[in-house]
Amino acid sequence: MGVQENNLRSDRIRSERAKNMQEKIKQYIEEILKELELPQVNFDVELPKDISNGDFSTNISLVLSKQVGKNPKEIAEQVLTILKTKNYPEFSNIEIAGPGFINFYLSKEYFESQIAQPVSKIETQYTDKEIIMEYIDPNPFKQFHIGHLMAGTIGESISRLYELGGADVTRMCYQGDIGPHVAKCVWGMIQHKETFPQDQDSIEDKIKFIGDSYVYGATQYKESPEVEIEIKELNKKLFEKSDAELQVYYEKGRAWSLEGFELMYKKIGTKFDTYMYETQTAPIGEKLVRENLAKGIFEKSEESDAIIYKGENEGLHTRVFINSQGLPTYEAKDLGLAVVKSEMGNFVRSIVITGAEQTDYFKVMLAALSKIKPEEAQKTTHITHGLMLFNGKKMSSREGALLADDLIEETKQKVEEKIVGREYTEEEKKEIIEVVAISALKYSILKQTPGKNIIFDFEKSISFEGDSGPYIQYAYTRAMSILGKVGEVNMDAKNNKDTYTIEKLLIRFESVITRAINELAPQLVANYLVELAGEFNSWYANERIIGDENESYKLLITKKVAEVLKTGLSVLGIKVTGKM
RNA sequence: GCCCCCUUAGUUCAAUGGAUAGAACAGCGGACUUCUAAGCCGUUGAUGUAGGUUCGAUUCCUGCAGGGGGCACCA
Repeated sequence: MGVQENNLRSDRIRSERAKNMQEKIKQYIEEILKELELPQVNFDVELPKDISNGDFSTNISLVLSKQVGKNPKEIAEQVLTILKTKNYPEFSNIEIAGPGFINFYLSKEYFESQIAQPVSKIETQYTDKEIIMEYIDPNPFKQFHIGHLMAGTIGESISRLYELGGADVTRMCYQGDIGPHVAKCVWGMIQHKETFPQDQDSIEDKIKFIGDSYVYGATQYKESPEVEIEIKELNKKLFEKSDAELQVYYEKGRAWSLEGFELMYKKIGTKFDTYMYETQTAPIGEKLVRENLAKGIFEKSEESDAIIYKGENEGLHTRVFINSQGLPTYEAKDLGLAVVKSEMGNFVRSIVITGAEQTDYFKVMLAALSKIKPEEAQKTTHITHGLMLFNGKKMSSREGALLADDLIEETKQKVEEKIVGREYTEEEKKEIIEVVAISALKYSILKQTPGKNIIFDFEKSISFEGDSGPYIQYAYTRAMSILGKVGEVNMDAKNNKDTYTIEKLLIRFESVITRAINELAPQLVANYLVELAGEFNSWYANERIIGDENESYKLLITKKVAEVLKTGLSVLGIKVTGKM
């Protein structure tokens, strides 16, 4: 019998979830407009930024005021009078505030029922839909730098957002294992023959060798015209696989690079479902471009034998798709990739994350794609991570950009210094350092709007206090510590005090997630979590939980806080730890 | 030269066209014999500039200034 009652109750509650509450309020208002014979207009029911302005708020009277020619407060009074006569049970209060907003305050019973609900998957427009995410895209033969770390962090987070929203996400890593950058590195490897690593050497040594070879090759390519010619020839040979000795260097370098990348993915907590290489997409893309040359989508360059796409007609610029040597460029390969993706599944959205410097390039590629495969272009969204600036300037891997590994190690060291003297076992210590360091790094990337540059300064960017990943982890740890001191939490506990502010924040989790998915905006989750953690820390400092007369309800809140923080952090790709 | 992005407190970042522009760090001042001080409380301090649209602009539009990125065979 109890079970049945619970089912009934949870059904009723589910239909009253926050997003539906917004629609419900909208309906109520629309009905009242009819009763008052006021015109139907577009108005919003929103979650006020400032929680003291109610749980929901509508701007109906402000929107209506000019049309009707009345003071907004007067209209609000009219609407409010009728609202009050209806005696809706879900609100404890409805009032007019500010310039004429009507603010709705939910009842204590509503909060009680919501707080007792477990955090679970969230119904969204992407539930049961397939989505493909492409991110990081590191090039074998080049080093894994901070830009890759940013792409990985954002890509993993958006993937997890979609997954929480019920989607089936395919994570793809697309790697440039052919092209001039490879030739530069292989050329460098040959110059450094004498220090060539042996098979039994460590992967770290091998990666370092590759990195050094690339930097050397790229520098020489830029500085010496003779080297430039050599490397271009080498590139063609690699593409045609016409030189057996070169292939040996190539295969070793490629394998070492990829092995190194796998270690890195593990460190930063991402894992790909599928890998694609430029050697695979190149022939497909090349064919596509040549086929569409006849149709007039592409054209022959007037200056060389290259095949180009003229973007000027669409306000873009010209890009070379097949170079004068007859080899497909990145542009053609990306077209090939789009075709490959479309054949991999029934994706409703395809998202690609790259550095912001590729914004204009991507527009041209998508313009070409929209003429060849309009439906694929339509589904594709390009999002960028900003550039990581050092001293206000972009740094390329040629000039030796900061490597992701160095940054991670430096951050770990910082954490270790911070916990000196605390009593942890070696195992705990290791886990805490790892989890806290990655959290600090990821949070500093995710709290910002993606696409904006990050001015990188270790002291300023990576924080362990205040608006930081560890701050949120710490709040979780405290909550868990309390829960660990008591037995079962009574899920039917009732609140014998006024509704707490933290409850108002807690019930917003779903709408934050929904909005973050729709706007591809993990920073909304980050901002929400730090606010929730802050509210919890404050509540914790000012209220006794265990031993309080309202203990059982406070424990229920604490449990919910822990769940929301854990789920929210997992969306950011941040782990929690029991102790810190 | 052309195109795109950015400009919010001393600093690093927030703010679905909405209410008193919100945090953090730094600064200044506190509390604490109590569930983890990576914590809590108080306080100083900001929308580059000139216009426009709007009941309402940090948000949209235009000009200007400053910064960043891109612009043919790199990715």
